[in-house]
This record gives sequence, C-alpha cells and structure tokens, in this order.
Amino acid sequence: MRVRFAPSPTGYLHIGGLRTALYNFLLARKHGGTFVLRVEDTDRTRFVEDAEADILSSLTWAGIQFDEGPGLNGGYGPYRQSERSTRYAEVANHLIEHEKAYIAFDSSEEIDALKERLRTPENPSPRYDHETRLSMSNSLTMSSEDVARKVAAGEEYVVRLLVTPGSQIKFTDVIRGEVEFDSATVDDQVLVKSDGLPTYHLANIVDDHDMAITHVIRGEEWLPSTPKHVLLYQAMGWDVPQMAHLPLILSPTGGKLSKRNADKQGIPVSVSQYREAGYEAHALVNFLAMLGWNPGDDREVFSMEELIEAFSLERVGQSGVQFDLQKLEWFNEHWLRSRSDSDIADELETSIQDTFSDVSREHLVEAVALMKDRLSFASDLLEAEYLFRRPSSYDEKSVAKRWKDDSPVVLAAFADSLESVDEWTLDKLEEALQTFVEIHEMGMGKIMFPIRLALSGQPSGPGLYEMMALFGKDETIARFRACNDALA
RNA sequence: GCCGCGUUCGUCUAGGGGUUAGGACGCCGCCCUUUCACGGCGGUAACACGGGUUCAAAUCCCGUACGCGGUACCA
Repeated sequence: MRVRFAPSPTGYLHIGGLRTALYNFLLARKHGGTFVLRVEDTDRTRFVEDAEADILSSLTWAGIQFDEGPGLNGGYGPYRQSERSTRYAEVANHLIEHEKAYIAFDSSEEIDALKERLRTPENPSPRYDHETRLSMSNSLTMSSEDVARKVAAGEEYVVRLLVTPGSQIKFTDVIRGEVEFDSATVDDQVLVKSDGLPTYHLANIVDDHDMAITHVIRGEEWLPSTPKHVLLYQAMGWDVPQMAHLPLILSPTGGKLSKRNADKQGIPVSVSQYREAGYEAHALVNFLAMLGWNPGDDREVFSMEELIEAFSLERVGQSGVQFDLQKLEWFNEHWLRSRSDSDIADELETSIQDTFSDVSREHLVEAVALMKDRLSFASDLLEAEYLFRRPSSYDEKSVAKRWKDDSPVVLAAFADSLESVDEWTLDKLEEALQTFVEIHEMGMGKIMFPIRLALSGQPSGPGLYEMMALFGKDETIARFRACNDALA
C-alpha cells in the first residue's frame, strides 16, 4: 500500500488538510504501507513562499512523518511537481497523439465571450465541452497545417481533455460506494496551461501512477472531478487507484470552513494558528481523527498509536461534519492533564522566567501540579500570577462581598499563630488552622476566604494548604500582612 | 440552472428490518470539596418530510425538501 498527501503551497496547512494527511498516515502505518508527501506547486500565480515550510513543520508538530517526500527520496522522486515538468509534457503529448486530448488556442477573453454568449438563467455557467468546442479555435476545428503553423509561431495554447459524450463513467469510492457520472456532463478540462505547466488534474494522475499510489484519500471537493481523472487513467491504460473521498469539515454553523468564514466565527483554520494558540498537538490530532471517523465503540480518547491500531477507511462517515471548538478544547484539557508536571514545566520554563524572574524549578513544577486540573491550555498558568509573586491587587467584587469588618483581625491573628509552626507541611498547616478556629471558636467559613484572598487575590484557586506550602512560611505570613495593609 | 454527495439529540456519532434509539461534547442538577476545578452520579435532547416494500422500517426502495461540494488556464 502506498498513499500520499499532496498539498499545494498556496497557503499554510489548513485544518482540513491536516485531517486528510492524518487519515493517509494512519492507514499507511496500520498496514505497513508508505506515506508519500508530494508538493503540488503547479500554480505559479498563487504560490506562497513559506507555505511549504509551514506545511512541513505543521505535520512534524502533529506527529505525522512521511516516508518519502521533499528531502527524503524513496526512489519515486522528485516530490515537487515543479521538478517533474518533462514527464507531464510527455504524457500530454501521448494523449494528443492518441486523440485523447487536443490543443486549443482560445484566449481567456474568447472563452469569457463564449460563456457570456451562452449564459442564460437556466445555464449560468456554460462549459467548454463536446458541444461548444466545435465553435472554438482548437485542433479539432482547424486544419493540422494551421495548428502546426500557430504552434511553430509560438502562439500560446492549452491542452484539453477530449471528452466524448454517451458513456457512463463509473468508479467505486471506498467511502461512498458506486459513483456514476454521465460523460456528457464532463467538460474538456485543461490539462496543460498556456504557461506550459500542467493543471492539478494531469499532474495528479501522472504522479499518482508514477509513484505507484494505491489509495487516493482526499477531500470530497475532489469527487466531481474524479470522472476526469478516471478518463485520464483509462486514456493512458493505467489502473485507477482505490478512491476515498473524505467528508468535508464545515464551519460550526454548517457553511464552508473558509479562512474568511472561520475568522468571523473566531475559528483558526491553519494548523500553525492552533500551535501558536497553545493547543496540544495530541489534542488536535485526536479531535480531527474523530471528525468523520469513529472506532465503532464508545472510545474517544486515542493516542497516535491507538489511532493507527483502530483506524480503517470503512468507518469513515459520508456526511459533512461541523467543527466544534468546545469539543477540541475538551480534548485539549484531557491531553494536557495526561502530561507530567515536569514536562509542562519544561514547556513553560522560558516564558515563566521572562515574566516572573527567579522562579525555582521546584516552585514551577509544584505550581503546575497545583494548577494542571484547572487549565485549558498550558500557557494559562502564566495568568495565575499569584503563584509566582505577591498579589498586587485583590479582586474587587469578592472583597466587596466577602471581606468583612473582622477579617483583618482574624487574618492577623492567624498570621501570628503561624509564626510558631515549625514544620511547614500540608499536615501541620491543616492542623494549625483547625486548632486556630477551635481556640477562637469560629466557623471555618469565616477565615477561609480571607486567607484565600490574602494568598492569591482571587476568590478561587488551588487548596489553601497547598498554596501555603508552596509559598513557604515567610512569604505566606507576608502575604497576610500585605493584604491587611492593602485593604485597611 | 446543471452534475454529484449527503441528512439520527444544538454538535461529533453508535445502531443497517423487531432497541426503553446507546455514547461523547455542551447545558442543567446532585455528590465530592467549607474555594474553583478535576472526578463520580443523574437529567435535557434526535431518526428531515411523503409515499411504498414488509407481520414489522431509524434501518430497504422511490420521491420531495433541505444542506454541502463542483461547475477555473485554482488546487
């Protein structure tokens, strides 16, 4: 089995592209096949300089490694279509010679004019096809001498697929079953553009064949052009690979998940945006895997290894799926919690030191331990400033509501009593507070809030004893006094 | 318009002739915790519609509606 992911470097890797890559990768790994990365850079007008680098680094970040691709030749290279031009020309010529394709000289203005002329409310987008080609300038309507002369004169031309009406083009989609198109509804697709470069349709089938691809797994947007591809395979006498068209990922409201659309809804579309926003790679992969596929049982949390084990094309769904950021966030929290404290500390080390100087390693690891269950993203820890420095302010609403007249006295008294705690441990601290409330015959509720406020400035957070243990005796007592001073 | 693909809780989905239509996210409640979370338990909520086939249809067939995709010298 050989599969491929074939992105076009016209933009950064899209979330849908990552899922397509993932499914290809999973299938290859599951069956001991080969996963090829091919860069389809035939559109010079939309080429984006750093897109390929982004695609490569995004895949690496997600844990998807290719076996063959740019910089990793497996005997089928090169893996950039811009480096394979002669092969496409060869195939195009073969098609022309065998009357499966033809040369057309029509300028884009002439084609626009044709469409303008034929456009009606019932037919808003006329095609260049078996009917209209008869009235255009191409090697079917011109003498071969005229064609040869124009070509020799260096006139621009394109190569078009010659589609003959009257047949049914059938193929089996692994996900959708039998799919059938009437050849009369297929247009004469341009195969070679006037700049001499192939279109996707030509380059794609040539490469899939030459690279011995056995399974073409791609987005559903390609389903309508598949009959053209089938025709090309047949014209060349090549076997058609197994086809699998994945359901599209839709926006949360059901429309297309375009950049524009998604931005409006606050949904990142490129993988690098997720990476920058601090999403766990595992979470994104896990979420994407479940978007259109399921294992057939109730499991939802999967590591990459488990996905490889469980994945199959047969369990991929057929209908479009809406993107749900909340579910992604749930996966993110889950995977974040599965990481070790020290691993998360490693990730945050630099930004923590930049924001709060002189945070010891032990302190950071302990802070992570205290907060891990309360974070959505690892970087959210930076927002819990009180874990790393004394509060500079106290949450106003909470103060207004729960800071009572006797709070300063209670807090000061407790601070005094803490002076005599010799062993600064969770147990001793709990004991100290218990004893304190008993001696003063007060309810625990009376003192817990002032302590929390003094320690963190916030109405919620980690346990009191945990925080006191983390801050140490001197700092804890200092925070009590500072709070009293500030709220006096 | 035409061509194609779809349609089970708000969302992701299981189920493919006989099910109290199951799970997850979200939301709500309870428990745990004198905080907030995590966790546990429970609740809310769905077979697009109309015809057929059948003893029996969410499940098979047809139609309609709706959604999505395509209709480029973009991929």
